[in-house]
Amino acid sequence: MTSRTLPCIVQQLSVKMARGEATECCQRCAAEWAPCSVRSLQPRQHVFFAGDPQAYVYKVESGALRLYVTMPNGRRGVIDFCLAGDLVGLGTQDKHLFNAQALGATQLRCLPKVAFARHLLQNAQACFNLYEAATIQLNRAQFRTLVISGHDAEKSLAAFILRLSLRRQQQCDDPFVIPLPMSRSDIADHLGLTTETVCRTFTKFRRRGLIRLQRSRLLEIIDIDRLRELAQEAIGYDKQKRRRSNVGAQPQACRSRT
Amino acid sequence: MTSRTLPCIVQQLSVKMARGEATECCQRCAAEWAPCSVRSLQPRQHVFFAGDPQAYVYKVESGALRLYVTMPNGRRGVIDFCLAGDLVGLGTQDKHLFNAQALGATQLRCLPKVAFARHLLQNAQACFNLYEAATIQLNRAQFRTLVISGHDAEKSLAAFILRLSLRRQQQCDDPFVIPLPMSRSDIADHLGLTTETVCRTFTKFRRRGLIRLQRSRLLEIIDIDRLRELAQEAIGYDKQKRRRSNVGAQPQACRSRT
DNA sequence: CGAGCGTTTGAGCGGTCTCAACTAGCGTGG
DNA sequence: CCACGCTAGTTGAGACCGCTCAAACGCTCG
Repeated sequence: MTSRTLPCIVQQLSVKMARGEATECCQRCAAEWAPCSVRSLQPRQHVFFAGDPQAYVYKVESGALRLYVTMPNGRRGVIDFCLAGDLVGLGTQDKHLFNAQALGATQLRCLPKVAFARHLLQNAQACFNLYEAATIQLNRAQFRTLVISGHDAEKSLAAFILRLSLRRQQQCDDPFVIPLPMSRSDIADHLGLTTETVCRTFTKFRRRGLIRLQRSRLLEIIDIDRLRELAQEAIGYDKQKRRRSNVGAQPQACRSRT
Repeated sequence: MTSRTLPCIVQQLSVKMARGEATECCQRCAAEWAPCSVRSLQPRQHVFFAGDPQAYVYKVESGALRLYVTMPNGRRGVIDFCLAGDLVGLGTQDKHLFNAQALGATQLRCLPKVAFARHLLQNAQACFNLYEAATIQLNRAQFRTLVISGHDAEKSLAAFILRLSLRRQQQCDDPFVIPLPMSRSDIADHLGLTTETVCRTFTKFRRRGLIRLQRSRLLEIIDIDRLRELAQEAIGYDKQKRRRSNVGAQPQACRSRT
């Protein structure tokens, strides 16, 4: 399957940006997670709400979470989805800035933040790993703003599908058959679209033979190359990059005026 | 003007999310920055390009940078603007993922990444501070996706203006008179809009008496309350939170200006 | 089976983009 | 000094895409 490789751009980002690495970070310093408690959540049950004191750092063992806020105008914004292996609750702010809710039955490991921080301060390596994990998430978030700002339903959704696929690959699952733990409206609120538009775009992809859908929650990727083409127009990556190392004046982008 | 305080939402986020704190972090552990070299850039000169080896961590001393990528379709995406005090080049990836270009005459402090990392591994506190800085930036990026996903020019621009204003406040500058180091198209590419729409929206704000513009690069906020109303519809913040342990005190939220 | 919810599809509207023309500011050179 | 060119910024007229409103469909569970 020659072309059944994932898009190079996404892959490149993946190596550093995807949450898989955060997982890896944490496995490296698994000591923190050994003694922590486990919490089981029912579907739709909240882990915490925005404004709650941020007392724990969580790691998703199984299931999935959505991180979201609701706007004053009632619109909901889904910041991210957390799948198995993801960390939630990083940072040193004392209150959560968003809500976290289980999509299906979900299990979490919970580590008290105080112990977490104490451990970090005594262990520079662990702290460094976490710093790394945080910057990886940061890069992901920054690039997602680009995808969203594209304002193009097809590009956004293609990028979203590829991200899920990549995630599957990193977990050693089939990257071409993707269960969707989240609803259409979750996806819509995540991409800044509406449920209807997400639906229509899924349908477009299906009719064009890019994907197949079973029971609307099981996605199969048929033509990943064309998905890649779509997504690459959204996920930016600079072609000029190798032109020069560090110094000034630049062709079109950089007309210096002394 | 009675309520010349900044929007509480933005303010609350500010305390933790704005880059000012990253600055503060760095001042706390200023040791790293003492011996580092200084680099001066002309307007439009690039600090680095996407794909360049990530050899330094930078701190903006004066001036401003834009972080951007160009998409395969030619569209440009401005990930962020970096003003004085901001850190650039965090993370452990070996190559830069975006371009960094000076908006005007700009001075940077440059610290070799290797030394930086070594120092961090020997100093858990410094590392922890950096972890904090990274998660702050992460939160900012996450919430910006919400602003952008609103797809509403007025809301996005209002939120953008308020963010700049907040930044001014943190730097102890007048938060109601804001120089804009970036062009209209920079703003457009940052918010996922077009130059024309940004212009039109500025004009709308001006005609409604929300702002005043001088020479198009000097912005004055007239009616921050209405700007706040607009922005609050974009910057999500969950109302449910009040219901819980958060009630009452907004600790450091409201440093009102004199 | 029916209730309920999530999903899908359709018709019309509105905001933003596109394309285009025009203005303002500024440095250059005659 | 003004004319000129260049760029950034502004404003206008129509097209397009996603949103809104509405209805039908499909699955799941009692």
